[in-house]
Amino acid sequence: MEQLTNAQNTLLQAIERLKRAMGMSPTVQELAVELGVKAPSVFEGLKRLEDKGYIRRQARKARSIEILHAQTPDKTNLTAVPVLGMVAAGQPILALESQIGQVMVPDNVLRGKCFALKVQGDSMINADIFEGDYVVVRQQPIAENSDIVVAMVGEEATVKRLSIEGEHIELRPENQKLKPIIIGQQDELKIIGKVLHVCSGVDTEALLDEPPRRIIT
Amino acid sequence: MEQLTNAQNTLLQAIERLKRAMGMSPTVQELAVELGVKAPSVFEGLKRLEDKGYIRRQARKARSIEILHAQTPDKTNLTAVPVLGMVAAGQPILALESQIGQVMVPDNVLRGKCFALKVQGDSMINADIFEGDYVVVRQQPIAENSDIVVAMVGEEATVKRLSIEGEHIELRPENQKLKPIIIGQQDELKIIGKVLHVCSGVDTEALLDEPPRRIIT
DNA sequence: TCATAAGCCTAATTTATATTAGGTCATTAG
DNA sequence: CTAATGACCTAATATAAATTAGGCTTATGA
Repeated sequence: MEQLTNAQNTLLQAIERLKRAMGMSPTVQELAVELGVKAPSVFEGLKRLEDKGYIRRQARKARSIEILHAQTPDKTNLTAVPVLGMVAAGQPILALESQIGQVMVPDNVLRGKCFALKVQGDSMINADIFEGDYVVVRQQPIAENSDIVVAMVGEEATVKRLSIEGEHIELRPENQKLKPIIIGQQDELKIIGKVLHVCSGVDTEALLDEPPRRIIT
Repeated sequence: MEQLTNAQNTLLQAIERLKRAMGMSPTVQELAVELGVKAPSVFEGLKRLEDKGYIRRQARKARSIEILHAQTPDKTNLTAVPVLGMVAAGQPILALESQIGQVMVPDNVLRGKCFALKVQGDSMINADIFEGDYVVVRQQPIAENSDIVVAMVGEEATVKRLSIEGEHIELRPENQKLKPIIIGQQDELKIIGKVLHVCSGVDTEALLDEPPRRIIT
C-alpha cells in the first residue's frame, strides 16, 4: 500500500473525523472548511487518495466517499468482538441479529463476555458516543450508579447512563436536549450489560464489508 | 408516536433499506427511483415523516436523512441448527454427542444437511472463529482447496482450512502461531464437512429472555 | 355534500456539490 | 539546473439534489 504524503494523511484523517462527527460522509466543501483550504484542493487530494486505494467514491455523487483503509490503527493488542445488532441512543430500539460484523477492541478494556452493538441516534453525544459508533458491552445483569448501560425498560432497549440515588433510578441521556427516563417501582428494568468501550464507526468499516460467513461454491 | 400511513411506512422502510445497502443515506431522487414515484412525492413524504418525528434532516443538504425511530427491526428468516458437540480449532478433538443445543442461523447460508459444533481453541482467529463460537457445518465427504473444513486425521478431528496443491494436502490453522498439519500418503484424512457459517458464542436469545432484575449499587 | 388531506404528477427554480481550467509556488529527483 | 510533482489558488461550469408552485385524483370524516 502506497505511502501517503503529509497533506494526504491530514485529509484522510479529516474525512474520518467528520464522518464520525456527522454520521455521514462529508462533502468536498465541508472538508475544505475543516482543513482551511479551498474545495478544488480537497478534490485533488481525494483523487490522490483514491489512486492510492485509500478511499473509493462515486463520480459526481454527493457524500460518496468510502474509506477503504483507515488511518490511525491502534497500537495495543486488539481482539475481535462480534457485532450483534443495533441499539438506539435516542429512541428506544434494540435489534439483535446474528453476528453482523466485528470490531477490533484493545484487549485491556475487555472483561467477561463481551459483544458490540452499532449505535443509532445522538442521545449520548456528551459521552462521545455518536451515531454509527459501536459500543462494546459486557453482558451482565447488574450495574452501578453512573455506569453507561444497555438496558431494557419493558420492551424497549436503549443506551443510557444509569443514575441511582437511593430508591430513585433514572436512565439519563448524555445530551441536554433529551429527557431522562425515570424508573418507577413497577417498571421492569433489565440491565443487559455495561458499556466498556466505544469504537469509532469509521475505522472498522472495511471489516464490515466482508461478511463473516463462507458459502459453498 | 403518531401512526404512519401506508405510503409513509413504505417510504421509511425504503430509507432504511437503501441506507443499509449503500452505506449512506439515500437522496430524494434515489428514493423516488426505488419507490417508482417522482422526487417531489418523496419530498412530501419526507416532510410528513419529519413532522411525525420519525426522521430528521438538514434543509437543502444532500443525503442528510437521519432515522430517529426505525421501523423494520431487521429480520432475516432464521432456522434452528442442532449443536452436536464440540470441536477443537487448536489441538484435535471431536466430541460428538447427541444434540446438546441449537443455534439460529440465517436461512440463506444453509445448504444440504447441516449441524453445528461448539469451538474450542483459538487456531482459527484469523478467520473470525473464536473460542465459544459455533461453526455451522454441512456434512459432506469432499471439499475444495481453501474451504474451511471439519476433518479427521486418523482418530483426531479439527477445524482447519484445507489446502490442496496437486498431491500436497495440508490442514492450515488461521493463526500464525500454529503450524499446519501435513497430510502424507499414508495418513487417513476424512472430511466431515465444510464450515458454512460461524455464529457468535454470545447467546443473543438469552440476553432478551433473562428476567428483569433490580440493580445493585 | 363538501372540505380536507394524502398521494401523486409536471415543470421550473434554487441551492449544494462536484468538477474543470489554468495558474502560482515550493520541493525534490534526476 | 530542469522537469516533475504536490499543494495550493481563482474563476467558472456542470451536475446533482432539494425545493417550490400549481394541479389532479381519491378517500374520508363532518
